[in-house]
Amino acid sequence: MMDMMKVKQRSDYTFKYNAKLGRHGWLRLTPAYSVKLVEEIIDSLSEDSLILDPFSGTATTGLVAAERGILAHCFDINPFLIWLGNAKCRNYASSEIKNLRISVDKVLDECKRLVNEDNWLPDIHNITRWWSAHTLSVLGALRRALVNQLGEPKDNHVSSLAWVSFCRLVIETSSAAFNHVSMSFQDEVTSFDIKQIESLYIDILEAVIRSASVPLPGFASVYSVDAREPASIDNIQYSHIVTSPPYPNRISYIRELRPYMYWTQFLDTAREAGELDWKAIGGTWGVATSRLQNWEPSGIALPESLRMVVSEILYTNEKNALLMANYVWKYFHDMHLHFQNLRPRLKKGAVLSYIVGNSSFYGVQVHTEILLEDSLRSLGFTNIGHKIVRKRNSKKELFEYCVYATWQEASRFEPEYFRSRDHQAVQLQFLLECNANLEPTRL
DNA sequence: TCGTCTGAATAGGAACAAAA
DNA sequence: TTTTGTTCCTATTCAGACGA
Repeated sequence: MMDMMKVKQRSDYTFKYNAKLGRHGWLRLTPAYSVKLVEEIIDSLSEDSLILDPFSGTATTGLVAAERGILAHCFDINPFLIWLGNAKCRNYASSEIKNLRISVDKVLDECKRLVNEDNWLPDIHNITRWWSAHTLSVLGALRRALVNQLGEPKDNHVSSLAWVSFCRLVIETSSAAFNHVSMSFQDEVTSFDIKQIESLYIDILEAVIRSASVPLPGFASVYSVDAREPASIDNIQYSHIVTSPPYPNRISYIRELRPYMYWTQFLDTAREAGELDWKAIGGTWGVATSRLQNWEPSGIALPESLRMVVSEILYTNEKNALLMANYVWKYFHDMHLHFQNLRPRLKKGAVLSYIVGNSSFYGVQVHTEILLEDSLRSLGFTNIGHKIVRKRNSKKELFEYCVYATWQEASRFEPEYFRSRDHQAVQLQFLLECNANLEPTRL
């Protein structure tokens, strides 16, 4: 057993390292995993590998594969991330980049004319906390000019570079402080005038164009697929899965993506944000939390170890114990469903690498790496194990792991498991005991 | 009153800097 | 060189606001 005390934090294994790496640094998404780690995994693969990343996010895996001349397919359910991922992984011809640069000059001319008009602004809650009224009028004009000259953001188009740059501009001119996880606001909102915004936008665009001009020898593409979805009969089979799924913690992807998504109109209302997060594994934003209260699992068989940890959380008797127990239960239920339906997409001998983090609720440790291994084992995977990647920058028991496994063939292995409805009985009993003001007894 | 939604307050380290 | 102080960085938690 590795001495956990000796495992260090590694900033080169976090998103921080990615910021300086060309296309990888275009937009920040805190939970993005390290380019370096993906490079280490992918560099050991042969060129005829076919990689799948079922949880694409900002398409780190796809882009590293494309940079290494390897073919990769990526899945995601978030339309903004699908668009962004495809923009990051596309090759751009120098002629179309030249034309785009000319179009952007026209955009900036038109922006000057539109700045005093009543332009559309996104319906972001408390928008003046994000941007001053003046900054908003310029951003609104720039957005409208971009739509007029280049059209709305769309897949596989050179104008994506102008829109990615606009997203960067939106964040850089905002008073949101992304220097800690929960994204707070500075006390004073800085106001930018049209000249400042113009020159900032050009600086960002030039940097984006520079990195987009570097050709990619490989090919990667992001598709709109739910990682839990069953594969269809004629689906492609992959030799490697390299991915980082959501972690079982209470962080929402939507939180940090909101400003980008509202401005690019991938999102129009707060309700939609909650709906989208409910679809995501581990979603917690808005309505997703409320739905979790009444969530009921499908009847799939789950590892016995999951019942243990869910029960432990439930029996802490904390105010939100039921919610947290359901949260953990649904997370691993969904990941199990993902592994189950992943199998037909795998070539014989396919190797899985999953970068995940553990978590804790009310002091109950949730050993993600062990729970996922149990799922994989019960589904007939072999060569299962994990290694520690780094110490995370929060509670002392939180680490990042690489869980690995191999798919040989369907085995007749019958694991010890529980059917979800058994747990419902446990939950029901717990509720009855709470209502009766009785001390719940441990099973 | 209850269901939703938002974002400030936190904890827990680690890295870095200054002082002894 | 060692100790002490400061700043920074997070894949969490929860109180308060709002509206039906």
